[in-house]
Amino acid sequence: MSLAGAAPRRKQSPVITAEHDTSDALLRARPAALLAWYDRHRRTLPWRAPPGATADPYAVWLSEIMLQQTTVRAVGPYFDKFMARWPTVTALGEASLDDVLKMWAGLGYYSRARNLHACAVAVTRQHGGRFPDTEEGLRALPGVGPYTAAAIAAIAFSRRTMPVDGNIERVVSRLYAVEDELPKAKPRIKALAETLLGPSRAGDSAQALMDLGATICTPKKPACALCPLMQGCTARLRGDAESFPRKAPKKTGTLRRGAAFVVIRGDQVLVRSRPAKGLLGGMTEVPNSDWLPDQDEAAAKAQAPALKGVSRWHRKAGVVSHVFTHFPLELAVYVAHAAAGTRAPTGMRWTQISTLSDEALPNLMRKVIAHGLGD
DNA sequence: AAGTCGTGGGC
DNA sequence: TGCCCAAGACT
Repeated sequence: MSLAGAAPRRKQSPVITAEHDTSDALLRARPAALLAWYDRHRRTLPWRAPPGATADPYAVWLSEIMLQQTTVRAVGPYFDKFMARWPTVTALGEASLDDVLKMWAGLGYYSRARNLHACAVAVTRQHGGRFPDTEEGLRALPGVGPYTAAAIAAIAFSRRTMPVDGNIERVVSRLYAVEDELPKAKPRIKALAETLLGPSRAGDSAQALMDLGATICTPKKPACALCPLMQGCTARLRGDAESFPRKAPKKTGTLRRGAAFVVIRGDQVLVRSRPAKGLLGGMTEVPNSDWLPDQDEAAAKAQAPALKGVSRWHRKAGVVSHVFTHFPLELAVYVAHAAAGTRAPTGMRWTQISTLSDEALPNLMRKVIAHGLGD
């Protein structure tokens, strides 16, 4: 690792030291330095083509959608499952939305799955099974925003554009000590990030910055000594790299409470589907009450489904706690047993407990059912 | 334009 | 433990 700290201090401008060299020469050298680092330290990931090879646009798109606000670790098995079952965008475009939701269950942000399916349908039916190869064309697809469009254009189609994700925001905001808070600083960070593009290999430049952000320029305790861009990194020189990017403190949502009802009929449990849009849109759930701040247990329990031929409700000890992005939730769980032949109320259905793993069950509902079935 | 939208892991 | 964070998009 060449740290390049041996360059002599400049005598003409005492403020600018070799370690804080922001000369034109250094700035021009950054894209190549970044790519050189990438060639040695790039992560091997399932959706990445081997060095020098062209990436499959479908794999790039699928991975980019899954990786939105989601860790590489969490995405790995889902990406493999999707690629095995639907190897092409056309195959995915011919699948049912329900099958896609089932496969996505557990990964979170379910609007992504709905948009994923809509996008595959659009590419299949309106684009002849081929992804648009321009940023503008990609941006028009469902679920493809400014970041994802730029990422696919650069990585899969070698377009000279720089996607800006959370990693790149962090790296660039430190490099230039951008004081403006996010999201106000986004346009400036985008412009600064583009200065790291060289004449070619835009996709590798972007992935290099992402890998850098994920492994070196981390949110906490960045390993600046190992960074190929350490020279002239303003935040590092100031010694407060960790304080970037600046962002307004986020408020935590208020706790909401409710009740969930696990009705067991032999080896089956009563479920229904949530409305297509909104929280957990289109996913499967057991009947449950409203989720409201300061809702007392009696009010929640009063929302139990009306069923004939069902035992009394038994409240399981404790609660199921879950944390959504914008509020925490506590659900009391009630269990009842239904006689064989008991009809499911309108809009509900019985499903085999043994095949729940195949349902489009969000993890919250997996926790609820496990709590209800447990001792 | 600020709020909505999951989940798991790290410290 | 509680809080922050992760390859953002949509409204």
